[in-house]
Amino acid sequence: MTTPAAPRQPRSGCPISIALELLGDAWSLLIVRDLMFKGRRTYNDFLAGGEGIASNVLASRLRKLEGANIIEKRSDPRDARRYIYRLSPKGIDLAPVLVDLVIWSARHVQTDAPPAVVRSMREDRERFLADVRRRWRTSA
Amino acid sequence: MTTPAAPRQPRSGCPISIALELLGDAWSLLIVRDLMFKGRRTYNDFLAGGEGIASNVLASRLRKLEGANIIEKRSDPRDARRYIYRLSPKGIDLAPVLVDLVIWSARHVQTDAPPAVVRSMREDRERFLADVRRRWRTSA
DNA sequence: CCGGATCCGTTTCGATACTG
DNA sequence: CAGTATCGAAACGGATCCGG
Repeated sequence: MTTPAAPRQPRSGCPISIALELLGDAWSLLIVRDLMFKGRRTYNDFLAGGEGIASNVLASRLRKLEGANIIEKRSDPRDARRYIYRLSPKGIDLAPVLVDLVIWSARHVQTDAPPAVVRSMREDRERFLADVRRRWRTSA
Repeated sequence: MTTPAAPRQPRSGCPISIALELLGDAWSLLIVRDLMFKGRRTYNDFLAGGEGIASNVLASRLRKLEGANIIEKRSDPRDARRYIYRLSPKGIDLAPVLVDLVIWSARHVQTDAPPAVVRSMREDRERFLADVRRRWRTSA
């Protein structure tokens, strides 16, 4: 007799567990990175500039991130058929995580990250984060 | 006509992209967390204490993490049938990422993280990280 | 018991074609 | 431009089995 498909039990209240429920996949944090560091903000930006995400998967991740209030979507005032995605306050607060991920990668796997940027992240972390946040705030 | 299955193209050299190739799934960072913070270190520890990972998936993740030199495996000197997993230097260097994830979760989603611990992570981050590393080093 | 491997139904992914 | 629709391939989750 076959089991009637139990739909993945909910996770514990452990903070990391909950965070990974939102971000624990191959693409979500890449979209956040695109928004935070690469100046990408439209569907086609992500599609072309990401590392080859499929369009259906992209749409699904954007929905999920928006549903979790990590990103916000609104239509471009200058072009009605275009939407602009933007990090929410909750989304920009992921900056420390991404910065640490860059530092870790630079140390342990070879990357194409400019050493000067990585050094600035590591040696002047608070200032780097403040800059990220300021750029985000002023680009409203 | 059907496409003959192109096997997932490699990713760019962007550090976050590369990191997520190793860690961008629902379980890998949970195993790292178990090792770093929860004192779990055997297969059955993860199986029972994790949030319900299936045994085949767990075995697959452990292989992947070991292959990436993030964890190390050796047999328990006191019980020949048991293996002990441990974070490598590369693995313990993920501590900042996990700490930031905890801080982010505590701020933006409700968790069961003890507020005192979170405050210590946030307000005395360097010291907290040094403690994590020291505990890891001395528990060799 | 411990650390997996195997089998199998279900779900998700990836690639591409198509649409408003 | 911003997504759906479709479909085969791969991964997952659960249960069970197995060598030491």
